[in-house]
Amino acid sequence: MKPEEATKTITDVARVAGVSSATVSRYFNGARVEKKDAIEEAISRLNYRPSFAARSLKTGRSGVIAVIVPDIKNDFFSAIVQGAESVATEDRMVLLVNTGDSREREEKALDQLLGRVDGVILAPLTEDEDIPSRFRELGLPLVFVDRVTISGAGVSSVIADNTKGGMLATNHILDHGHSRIAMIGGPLGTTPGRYRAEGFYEALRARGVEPSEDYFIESDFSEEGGYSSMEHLLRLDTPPTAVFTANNLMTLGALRLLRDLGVRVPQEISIIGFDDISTAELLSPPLTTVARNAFQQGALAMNLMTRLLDEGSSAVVEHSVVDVELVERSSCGPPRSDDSLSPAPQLFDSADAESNHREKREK
Amino acid sequence: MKPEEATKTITDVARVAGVSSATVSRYFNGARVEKKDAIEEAISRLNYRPSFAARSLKTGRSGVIAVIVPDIKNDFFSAIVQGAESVATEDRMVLLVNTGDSREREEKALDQLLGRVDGVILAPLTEDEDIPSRFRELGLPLVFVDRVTISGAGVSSVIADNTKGGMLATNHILDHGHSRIAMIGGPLGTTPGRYRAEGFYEALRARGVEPSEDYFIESDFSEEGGYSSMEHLLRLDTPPTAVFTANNLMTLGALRLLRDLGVRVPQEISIIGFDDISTAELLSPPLTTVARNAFQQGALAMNLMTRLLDEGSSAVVEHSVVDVELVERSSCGPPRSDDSLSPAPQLFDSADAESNHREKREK
DNA sequence: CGATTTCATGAAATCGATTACAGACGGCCC
DNA sequence: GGGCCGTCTGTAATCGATTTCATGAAATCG
Repeated sequence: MKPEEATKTITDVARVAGVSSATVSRYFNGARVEKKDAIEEAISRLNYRPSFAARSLKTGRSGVIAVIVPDIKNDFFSAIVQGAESVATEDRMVLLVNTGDSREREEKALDQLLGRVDGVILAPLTEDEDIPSRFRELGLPLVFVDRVTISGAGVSSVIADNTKGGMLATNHILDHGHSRIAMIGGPLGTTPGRYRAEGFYEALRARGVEPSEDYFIESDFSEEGGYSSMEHLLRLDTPPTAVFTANNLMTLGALRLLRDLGVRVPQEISIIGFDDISTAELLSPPLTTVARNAFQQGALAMNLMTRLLDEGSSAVVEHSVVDVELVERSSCGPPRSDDSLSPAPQLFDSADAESNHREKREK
Repeated sequence: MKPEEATKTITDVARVAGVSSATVSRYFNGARVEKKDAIEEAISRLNYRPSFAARSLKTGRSGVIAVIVPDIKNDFFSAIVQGAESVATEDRMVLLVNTGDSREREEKALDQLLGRVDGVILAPLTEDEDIPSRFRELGLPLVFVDRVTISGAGVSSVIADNTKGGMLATNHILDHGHSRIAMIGGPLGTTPGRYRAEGFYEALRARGVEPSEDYFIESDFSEEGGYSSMEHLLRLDTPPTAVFTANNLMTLGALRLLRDLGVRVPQEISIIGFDDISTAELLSPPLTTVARNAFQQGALAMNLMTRLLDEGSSAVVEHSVVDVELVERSSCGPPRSDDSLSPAPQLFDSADAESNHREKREK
């Protein structure tokens, strides 16, 4: 009752079909074969599955492309992944690795992956030259998403039009009549951090608004960062009347602080974010953001990878840029008309607000 | 200038270190070795990396565990993944596959994975016996998350306490004084769909509330399903005053409809969801839900897998259940006091609401 | 001190596929 | 009919690691 105990090999198939193993192999690789029917019959009768390991040992290819992202819970990255999957060719599978924003785990993943995948699409945590050079040494195709290395050259990448996005956001606020505009930015050492800030300053200058040093905070793209940065801004002697938060997580953090403090948006402060959030329209208030097509960004990355793989990895180095657009909902309004622009002191001093606030942080 | 052109093999290392390849292999597998230093030196000098394919061909193990989920954008599934990753042992890596809610892609993924991974943690789309039996044939460890097969036996699984969750939600609404309570449920053919509905009915009966047939809709766990089901409920002659939506996506869909129609929550209708949403507290209104610890659920699944792998796959068949709890925010209130319980006709008849509505659907 | 056990080692077989090579066969052309 | 070409085939080498087995050296024991 246990005739198919052991796993079947290509040789078993060959024997049953009355051909040599070479012929079966050729059948699998699409060559025309005389006893096609007999082979197919044997395969299904034995329930044979080719050994991935053996094939990959011999050919040197694995048919797997890794997509490495820092945080799969972030809508942006999951959209990237879906985009990449959507255009992956039939014969290649997508392996998704989540590094949980940890440099160490990114390192480990890279280490384990090198040698078992044919290419890597990476949304890197840092932008040092280390990673690209390792890939070059191994001749392994690499495509960066969302970030490029300092030198920029050498590695293909797909990024968003960050500068334009920063300008779009800033102009939108300016259009509402604000002049005291702050930005909670990402690390300036990163591509999106740098260029979004650049767009911000550029838009300000173009309208003749003098940027204040107090009104730019270099944060870290995290929800906690957005929370504390917003708190910092509100504590200023002259707090801003509008804030541009440079990614979705920081936007959420900022909104959370405002909610904890009971500051109404957009009546008391206007908020515009970068990168959409799936629940943006259901938030209170529905959030105005600069959105990009992250799905498309992932798809472009995979297309680039496919070409790298099919045309030889020495092929192209190419940088794609996906467009950004303003999606206007209702978190931006005119600046407060009354001139009590600093927050009511009780916002910070009342035991109620404080405890509410603390409670949130400790969660 | 190209001394390390070709990839190095274990034999190269052996030669440089002055030992045999067998010894180097033993070194890698933790055996005590005389010339340890020389080997390590050779490895780093040659920049050697073991061939994954060769090793896996010989040992029959790959050191990879696949986690297959239907929709990585769903907070619930990404939490599962993170939980699983958090307890994965050092020497095993987690491969994440997203099937995009497509039965076909699930099939394909399974097909490609069988033979190249050591075990699969699966959040299945359907609950037929087909999948478990295929795994059994191959002797490949399988752990189900969130769903169990009809027969239930035979496959280890980690599910939530769905019945309790359904009761918790229903009781919470009852406590607010509602009696016209509806449920937008998931497919009754699935574990979570079935048991959450069971909890709903049980709680109703326990309080002596007669369940109305009109007040249960079997939907599909999707946002669109939640949207149209809520619409259906509002069109009833006597619409419910409170609705329990059986998963996060349907909750979002329902909220979206209410927002499109301008129905205020909880003043005009109370909503309670199942499964948390990362932005739940920022929604308008902050959403009351029955939450479970999805992270822990993923962790339990991986622990089960680890044991299956380490103690022989013929080991245990075990079913874990994670607890659920009510997290109360503010989407539930008392039923409308005025007795105009059917929706104001203009909600449906005014061109404004209609067009608003249509616009959303077509997006 | 001789006998026995322990231990690290190298040679060689092995995992299951792919593929270079050469042979067999049939068809086609002149 | 002979030569040539194209197609399909089987044999055997090969990919890079692991692992069995035998061996010699060292350690242990009575």
